[in-house]
Amino acid sequence: MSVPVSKQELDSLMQPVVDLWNERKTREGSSDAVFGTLRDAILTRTLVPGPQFAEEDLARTFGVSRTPVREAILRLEAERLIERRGGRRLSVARISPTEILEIYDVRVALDGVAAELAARNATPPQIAQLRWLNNQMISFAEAADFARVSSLSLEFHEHIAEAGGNAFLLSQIRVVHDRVRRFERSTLQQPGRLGTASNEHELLLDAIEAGDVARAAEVARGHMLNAKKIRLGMTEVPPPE
Amino acid sequence: MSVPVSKQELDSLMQPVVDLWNERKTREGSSDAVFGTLRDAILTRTLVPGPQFAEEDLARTFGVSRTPVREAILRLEAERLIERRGGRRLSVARISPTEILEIYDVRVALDGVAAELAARNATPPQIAQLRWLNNQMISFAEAADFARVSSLSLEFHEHIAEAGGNAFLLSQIRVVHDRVRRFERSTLQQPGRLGTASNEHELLLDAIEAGDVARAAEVARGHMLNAKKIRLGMTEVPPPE
DNA sequence: CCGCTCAATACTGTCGACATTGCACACCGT
DNA sequence: ACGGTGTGCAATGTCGACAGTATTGAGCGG
Repeated sequence: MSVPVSKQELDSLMQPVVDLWNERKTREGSSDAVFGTLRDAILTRTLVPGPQFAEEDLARTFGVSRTPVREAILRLEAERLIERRGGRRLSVARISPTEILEIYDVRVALDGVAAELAARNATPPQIAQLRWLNNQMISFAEAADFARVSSLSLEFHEHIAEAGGNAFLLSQIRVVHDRVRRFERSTLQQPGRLGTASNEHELLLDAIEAGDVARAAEVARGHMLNAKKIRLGMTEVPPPE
Repeated sequence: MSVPVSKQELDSLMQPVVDLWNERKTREGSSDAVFGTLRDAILTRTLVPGPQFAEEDLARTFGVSRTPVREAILRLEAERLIERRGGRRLSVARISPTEILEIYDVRVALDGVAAELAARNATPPQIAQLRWLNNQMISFAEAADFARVSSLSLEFHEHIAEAGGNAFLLSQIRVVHDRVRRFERSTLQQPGRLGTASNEHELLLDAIEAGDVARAAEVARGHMLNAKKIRLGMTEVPPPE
């Protein structure tokens, strides 16, 4: 499972990635296109942590030389989306169950201030858009489209940070979200969680709209702590090594 | 001031960087050595945001081909330590006064949870080490060695995160600190600030030692908010564009 | 049958070269 | 004298090649 795979196996694993690639390579330079393709593939879990590969494999897959592939990998390594095992073999970075839980604490902190700032600075149109986003989430939830629900949920929180007006905070939240994308989705599928989540979102928006800084922070933190609790109760193991 | 510089000017600007380079190039590969050298140079403000340069300039400076330089730059761009202006010219990334203030809000959040976790999980030896670090800080302060004081202060906060036991949180704090290194130092030089800061550190350690989660969080947040206030009162502008 | 050594192999890190792209400056027309 | 246009140059993005080095597997010895 965690051993190197044959060339044929690798090719079939890469097929969906090649599809993403074909849409990109026309408009972007090779290096950026490879980077973007792999990044998307990893974040959408088209590419998972199991298989190991070499630079040359990717170069052949994409039909480019090793140079742009190397550059893409370097950037992905910097984002901790790809890692080297044993110094030489490349693989999609693994996320440990421990790290998943750890991330929630960071989100508690970050979303907490984001909510505070939003309560201070959000404008009515921004709040309206946030309500709209939350409703969208509910709609997709009814359609059982959890991928989109999860994505909208992250977007919701990013918009709160944006309404707070702190660009650096927003960028940090984005970084964290890009790790979250790789495992969340399952949390929201827990029975009842989604209803609770959108209620909590409503409460948060009310607090923000009222300009109640303390309550906004409290609700935001509580919201994320609840998500963590759900996750704690789940036995699901993350994608294999 | 913000225009490209001549080759001679650039050479003299790079001289201290070359010194850093000579210590590294023996033990590391070219790419890593260039990366590390530039990174150190930027974080220690040996290299500042003003001058603009091209890949080839750096390659000539270090006596390597453009390939390792490109790779180093790519990684530095990912860390937002280097930026491209007008798409083509490279330069050390600038930090805006706005961003400096924004960063404090993120630190309030991050150090807040870090303190909470430390209050829960810190072991006596860890607390002892924290006290030692704080005393070191005071010593260097008396010697007016503000560079070291600033560095120790960051280390102090990183150790608190470490004592909290959340590795992901620690890594995020480190990322933020690597931005802070580029401007802090001046805050602690404000008259009286240092005394207050070390007192606040003591209070924080007391709360952690007592396992008082709420108070630890409160003190930590207050500590960082005070630092922000000092910064707000300062008129100093960051290094020129 | 297992472990060790050594050789063949596969992969990486670095280089110089080339095509392409964007920029600056001079030239031309008004 | 000024704006637009075109040409030349400089810098980037990409490539294939090569040398150095870890890895794998075969053959040998215990």
